Amino acid sequence: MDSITDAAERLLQTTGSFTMPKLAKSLGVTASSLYNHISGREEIIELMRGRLLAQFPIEETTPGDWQDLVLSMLRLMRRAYCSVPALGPLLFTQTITHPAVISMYDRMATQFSEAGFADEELIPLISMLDSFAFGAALDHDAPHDVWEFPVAHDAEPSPLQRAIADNDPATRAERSFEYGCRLLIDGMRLQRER
Amino acid sequence: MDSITDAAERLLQTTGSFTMPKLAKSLGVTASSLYNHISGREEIIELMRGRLLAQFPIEETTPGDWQDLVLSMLRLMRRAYCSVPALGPLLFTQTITHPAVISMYDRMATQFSEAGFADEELIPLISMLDSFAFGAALDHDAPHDVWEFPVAHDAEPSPLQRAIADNDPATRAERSFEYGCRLLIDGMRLQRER
DNA sequence: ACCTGAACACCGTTCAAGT
DNA sequence: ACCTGAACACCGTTCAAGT
Repeated sequence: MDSITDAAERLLQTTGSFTMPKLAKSLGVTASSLYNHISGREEIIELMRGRLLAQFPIEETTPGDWQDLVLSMLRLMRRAYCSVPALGPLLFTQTITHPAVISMYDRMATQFSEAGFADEELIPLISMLDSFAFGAALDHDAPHDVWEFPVAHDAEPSPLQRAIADNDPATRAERSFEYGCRLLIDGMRLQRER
Repeated sequence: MDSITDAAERLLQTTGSFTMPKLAKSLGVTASSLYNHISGREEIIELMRGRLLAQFPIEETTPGDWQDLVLSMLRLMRRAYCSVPALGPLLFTQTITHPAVISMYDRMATQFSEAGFADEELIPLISMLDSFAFGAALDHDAPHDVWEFPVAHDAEPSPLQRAIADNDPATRAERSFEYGCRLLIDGMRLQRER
């Protein structure tokens, strides 16, 4: 059913997780009745992923602008990895055979090559971008408080403690990811100019 | 207790997961009896984290050289995450409370701050480095053939296909990681100069 | 066709009771 | 001091029974 996927997405967005009983309750129904419409929890996750990827087609980049391509690819990959947290590690440690995904990587490589990156850089470059997108995806599921300092009310706060105090936990992962994207693209630009 | 951490690590290495009942059973004891020695599941994970990082002492870095610190930190974090593959996702999704680990992050923040990075950049910066190190660690366990092209012997090979043909699978992850480190540090240098 | 309620096999954790 | 066994509040999933 489509409304189940809706409810699951809503639940994930509000509470950060979803369980079958809670999902059923939000639909005014019993957990067991969900199984009349879907095969199980995993199918719901798959449905959400499908919806997510359909939402973000990869065609939206400026032709010839490799920096634009990197940014949208990183965002796309992160979203994909985010959508199925438990499946992420599996995707990441399995040979990619899906033609559409292959052609996505191929397109990146081609554009990098045309932009002037050396052939022997292509694989390190793409692997590296992939690693970052994947790490950032898991970072998205990190707890709000990444660091918890031992209580010590005598000493003055360290730079990290001050930064934590000023930090908005709700947007930390997102900002860190975007910051990282910019840094990587800057680094790539520098590298391209030898 | 120390033997609990041992058993948990052993369980993770063999089965890829650990639960309190199974952990207890592997020690010939009941799940509830574990709570005489540790406060709960999270503490066991924290103990494993501490042990993991103690195993990989921080390299001697040149004092004041933030670029040197970034490089050795990235290498340290990656090796730590690599050492027990199944542990990575657990560590990454739990609040860090271990004092030694906290102080490691604190040291990075302090040095970045002294190097001239803005306070509001510290958390994105550190999160981003962490994401990359973690992603690179999981990339290390990726299959030798990351991409598998559909067979098509008529068309000429794409840049990615040529790059794959010239690629040494045994060192791909390592080279990609080092390449990424350089790119990130370059990006950081550019960012520091506004 | 769709829902319910009970049941099953799991979790992590608590606590009174034993030794 | 340490362990046990029962209990609690959760999971995801199955299935006979109802409408």
